[in-house]
Amino acid sequence: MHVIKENTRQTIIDLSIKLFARSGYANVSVRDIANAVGIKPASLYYHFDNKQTLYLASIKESFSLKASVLAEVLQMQAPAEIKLKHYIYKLTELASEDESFRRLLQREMLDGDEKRMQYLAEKVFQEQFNALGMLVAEIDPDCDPHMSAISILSLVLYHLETAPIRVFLKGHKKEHDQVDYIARHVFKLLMNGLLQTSKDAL
Amino acid sequence: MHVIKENTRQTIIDLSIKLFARSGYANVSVRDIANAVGIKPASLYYHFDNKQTLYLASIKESFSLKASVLAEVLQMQAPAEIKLKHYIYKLTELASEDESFRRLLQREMLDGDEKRMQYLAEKVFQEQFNALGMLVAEIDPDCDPHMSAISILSLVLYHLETAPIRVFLKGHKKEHDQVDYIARHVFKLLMNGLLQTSKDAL
DNA sequence: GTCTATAGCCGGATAGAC
DNA sequence: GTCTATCCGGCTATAGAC
Repeated sequence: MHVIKENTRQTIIDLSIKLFARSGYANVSVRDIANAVGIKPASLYYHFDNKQTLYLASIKESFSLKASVLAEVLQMQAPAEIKLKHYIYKLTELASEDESFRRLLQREMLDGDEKRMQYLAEKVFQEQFNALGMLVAEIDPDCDPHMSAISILSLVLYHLETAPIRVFLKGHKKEHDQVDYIARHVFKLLMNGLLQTSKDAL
Repeated sequence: MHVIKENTRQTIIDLSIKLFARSGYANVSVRDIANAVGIKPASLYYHFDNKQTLYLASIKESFSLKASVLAEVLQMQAPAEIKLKHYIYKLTELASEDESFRRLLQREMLDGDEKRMQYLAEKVFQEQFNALGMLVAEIDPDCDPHMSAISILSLVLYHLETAPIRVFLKGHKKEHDQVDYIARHVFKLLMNGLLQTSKDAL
């Protein structure tokens, strides 16, 4: 096996994801990353041209993995409502267990330049987003698929994003941060609205 | 009138809000702010002890204004569904017209420390959040008010937060960024879920 | 591939004159 | 209140030895 030293590159990326997610691009120095990896800053420049390049490699790595998992769920053969339920659950699970992914995404929404946004939209999220839009259109043919798809993402992701402040807001319970509870709430809301009438649909 | 020079302080805060919102704490230097105001960096230290203090003054100013306007809407005398509709519209309007407020809030969710989160929760958002929870409980007595309140906020705010990437995603239309369209979509979703049946409940 | 050493810049903050 | 001048620390990035 000749793969003993070339995975330094992967180690750098993995730790960069963690650090950039935690503190943001400007608050992570090349020194910080080098320290985490256990090498000197100068050595890092052997693997990456500069800090920007390393950052780009990090977000691509982090986002691509999630996007492909979610796109898979949407290719499943099943009735639309069941597929939606699965998608919501999987999205909640992925976003919940990978805080770095979530935070990098939040940071990109804030500070990503237009070129990067376009890249992410077209090369990373497009496929999944289209499939999600088609799924909701199957459930309600008259809806606006773009708006509805965003609504689904918002319900799941915003719950997780607001966790740091929610713990101080009235009515907070431990369950509010659990995957099952969030996914169930979102699915129910999407099916029935606030009116908690009818079917508990599995 | 003796208020000619002491509003330098207010000018500093106003421009800081704009700059911190645009670029984030770490990416705005004291020099940048001083330049914007039209004074030298050293003069800024006459008005504020340090950069942190100035930042805190900025977010308090930005957040308090919005919170009080929204709390007002919730004190209105009207049927629950009408109040909810008004709240959603007002929230969408405020968040839409004040990008700085929105971005500062996003940044705080990412990088606010626990002490600041607690302060914001208790001193700035609590009142409004409680009232919103009580309102949804009026509409559905069996719901979880905390979760439902967050869901409402998420539907409105996430639409706006994702604007930079949505423009590159399939199905995007100009209307998707207009206050009326967003508020209407959110209200309908909350009332009926994805199923676009019954009442258009103006 | 990783090191030491260092260049060169930009940041927050202070001292003291006006 | 605002200025000029300056300190000093941290930052990205490079040069060149091993």
